Amino acid sequence: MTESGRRPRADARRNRERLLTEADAVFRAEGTNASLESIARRAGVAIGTLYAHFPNRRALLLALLRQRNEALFERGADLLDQPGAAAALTAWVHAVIAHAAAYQGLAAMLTEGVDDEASELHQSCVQMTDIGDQLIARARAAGALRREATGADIFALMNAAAWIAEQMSVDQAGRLVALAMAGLLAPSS
Amino acid sequence: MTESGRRPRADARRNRERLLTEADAVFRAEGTNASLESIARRAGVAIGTLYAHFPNRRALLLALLRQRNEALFERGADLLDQPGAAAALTAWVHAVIAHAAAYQGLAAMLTEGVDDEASELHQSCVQMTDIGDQLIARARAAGALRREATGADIFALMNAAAWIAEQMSVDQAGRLVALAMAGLLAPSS
DNA sequence: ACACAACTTGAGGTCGCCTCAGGATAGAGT
DNA sequence: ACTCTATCCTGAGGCGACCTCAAGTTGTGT
Repeated sequence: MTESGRRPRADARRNRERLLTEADAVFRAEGTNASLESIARRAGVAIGTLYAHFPNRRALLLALLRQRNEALFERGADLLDQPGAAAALTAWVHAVIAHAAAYQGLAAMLTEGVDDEASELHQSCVQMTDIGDQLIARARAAGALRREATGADIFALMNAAAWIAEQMSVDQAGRLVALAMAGLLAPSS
Repeated sequence: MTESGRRPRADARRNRERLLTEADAVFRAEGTNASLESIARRAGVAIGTLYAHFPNRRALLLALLRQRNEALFERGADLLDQPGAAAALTAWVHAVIAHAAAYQGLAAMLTEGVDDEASELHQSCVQMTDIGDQLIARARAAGALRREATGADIFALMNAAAWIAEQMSVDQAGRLVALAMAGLLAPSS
């Protein structure tokens, strides 16, 4: 681990990569509660090595999410520049849902550690809420909103939809989102 | 155990009661993933006895829910007889959410075994969907619906809201429901 | 080639799940 | 009151997962 200062040793970097690769595969296949020991085994590494790189399951998950999150936030920034305030808002919701449906149990895992203000995860959520707020403000300015709503509402909707997608079906999640967005967006425009 | 035929032995009935009482307390305090061994311990009973009465965690949970479910279905029947189709639908959604928010993790546990067509749990879900269907049909007949929706949609909304209530807050869940119901119900009436 | 920091290893402690052979006893029958 | 047996309870023990850490191995700068 070491961290700041020198470059990590080559074997350490390789192991880290390998662990992330296998973790992604296993989490996709079995959900976020999959056995960490099986991940280590598949990566051809002892369990202690996994823990040396990632102190806990959340840390492993977080490392997997970091890149994806960056891509997501870029998407959010793009949407803020696009015309069509209502469409942009809808697109944002769908983008986040797709993001959160990667692994079975991700939604639960994510919302668990959000209270910890210091965590990187918390930052991500704040950022998502912010983007939601901005998109809403823009939609409101365009007269496209039927009722009051906040970024937190949008964030909740996205979480709920991701959860439904996991538990029931993606189709059912889509219907839920359609229902909620119908409640939010004005009929015209 | 045993089942049909004779009456269970008095000590068996006492243990069963005690187990249910403690299970309720522990599940409320720690969520549905609490240790079954701790429940047995608190009930003053060996772990084997717990498993003799309830073959698995789900069975224990189900026994806890049975009474509550009956009350819920009665409520649904009542609502079908009441005037105010739209209000009845909304009341139903809120009743189910309160029901599903009893223990942390209940929503997840419930939606896990729904596919098993033979399970009592599946029956409950079918029943809930049915009630939703009927309430919707009535609301549609009253011209109170803005868009198409099914009992399954209502069921999904309730699940999602229960989930949000667990993960975020009851208040946030309420806002989600309001959003979705606004999309479903017509402005007037 | 050497030395040392960086990294890896895997046995082992802890805990929860679940089973099942054997022991205990409630309560019916006499 | 006393059997006797179906019913019920017990808890050790196997399993798998989590996580730690003392000891061993290896990459890398000099």
